[in-house]
Amino acid sequence: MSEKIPVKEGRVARRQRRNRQALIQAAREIMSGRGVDAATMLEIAEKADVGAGTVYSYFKSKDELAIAVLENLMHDLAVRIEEVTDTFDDPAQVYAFGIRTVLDTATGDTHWKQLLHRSEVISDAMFRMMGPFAIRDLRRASQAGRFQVSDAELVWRLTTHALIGAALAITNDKVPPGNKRQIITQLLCMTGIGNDAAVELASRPRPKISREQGAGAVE
Amino acid sequence: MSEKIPVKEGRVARRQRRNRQALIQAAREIMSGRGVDAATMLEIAEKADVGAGTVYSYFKSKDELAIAVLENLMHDLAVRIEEVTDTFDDPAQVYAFGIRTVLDTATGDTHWKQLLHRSEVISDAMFRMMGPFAIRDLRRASQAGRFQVSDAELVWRLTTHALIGAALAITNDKVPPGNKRQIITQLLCMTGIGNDAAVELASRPRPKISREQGAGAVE
DNA sequence: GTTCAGAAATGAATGTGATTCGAATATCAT
DNA sequence: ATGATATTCGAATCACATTCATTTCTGAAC
Repeated sequence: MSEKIPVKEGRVARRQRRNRQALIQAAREIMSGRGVDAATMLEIAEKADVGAGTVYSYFKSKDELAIAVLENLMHDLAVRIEEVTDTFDDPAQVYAFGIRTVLDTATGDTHWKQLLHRSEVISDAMFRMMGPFAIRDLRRASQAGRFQVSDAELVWRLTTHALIGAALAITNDKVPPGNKRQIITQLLCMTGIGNDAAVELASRPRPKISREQGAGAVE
Repeated sequence: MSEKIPVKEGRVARRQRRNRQALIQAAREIMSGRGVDAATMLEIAEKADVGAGTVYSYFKSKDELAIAVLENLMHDLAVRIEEVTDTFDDPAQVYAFGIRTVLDTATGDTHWKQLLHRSEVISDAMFRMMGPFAIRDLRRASQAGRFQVSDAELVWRLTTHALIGAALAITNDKVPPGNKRQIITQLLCMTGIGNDAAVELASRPRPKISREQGAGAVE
């Protein structure tokens, strides 16, 4: 009948929270610095100041740890975008700004470049962590009559993959960075806004977002 | 001054051709059966009937071998699509049929499912091996006034990533297979054809392509 | 047909690093 | 303070990808 409900957070819970954060932080630094493959679990454990085996009581595998790192990164970016866009009037512009900022960040930030090689994983993390914002924006813009999106989830899904693919192509010099505006225009076309409006939307001036802070908390 | 120009293909050249093909074939079967990671180089070497070290005189690494397998797969599919589409009248339909067939194949064929996890690699292989066809189709349809594509390469690049991402999502039950038509419609929107025309194009009946033959030659 | 230099193939040995697991330690209710 | 339980530790394991010293094959020259 009576469940144990800890009245207060004990040392164990506190240490576990600290360890999990420290591991994500350490992994984020090492993985984004030298790439996921080149980061060894031992190195990460040492940097987080835990034993090598302990990592595995927090994350089932290296892959799972990498996913946690990506989620962390995506969450940060979504929040930083959100800080800026809630002043925009045009809901279509909110979405357009979001995807353009992701593209700029992914191609401009050294930390991101290292991670693009796991594109299916990073796209999925983006879908999940930024989706709540992006899908909301797509719907809002549709309700305002700016977009015509019948399945916002699907459009966002396709967009994440195309976006990460484009970022990867730019990073590998397969596509010149000058094509970024064109890329955003094409992706905006998927919202049914029409080509001319997409061109206009993609060329509006953009404010800066705040600087990256390192690994923040992700609940 | 005088280069050695072998008048006739000697045993060495013949064996090398045979080994390369056998390796790709063996790798294709094992990798697409159990996934790239689960396939060991020793297993592949044995199946191809060469020594473990010999693989490395044909492919610098396991990754390079995997890429060769993907290229092989993509080339096959491109050719099989080509067989059917050269009877179509509407150039826009040729393109639409192509991307729909890729989506169906990638989600329907067990061999493909295993490979989707390397999506950045498979998208790139698709870009290179099917690009010559797809980009040509995009341009033809644009010249015929059906599409309005200013940068066919870019549209194809974005489409490959979105397509593979969508296939992966369907395979992992994140998107229901019934959404395939919607996916194709959205991707067609990137050609500037307009939403209504895209819907119509995506819903035309499609002929069957020929059956997969196993690993064919790729020059 | 024999010989020989170089090319190609071989597979046992190496090295790396993810993961496991039994021992050691810390926690906390009593 | 004590013992049952949960957590951490890190040395040992293990699975491969890759290397390289050795052997085998090839084909031109005689």
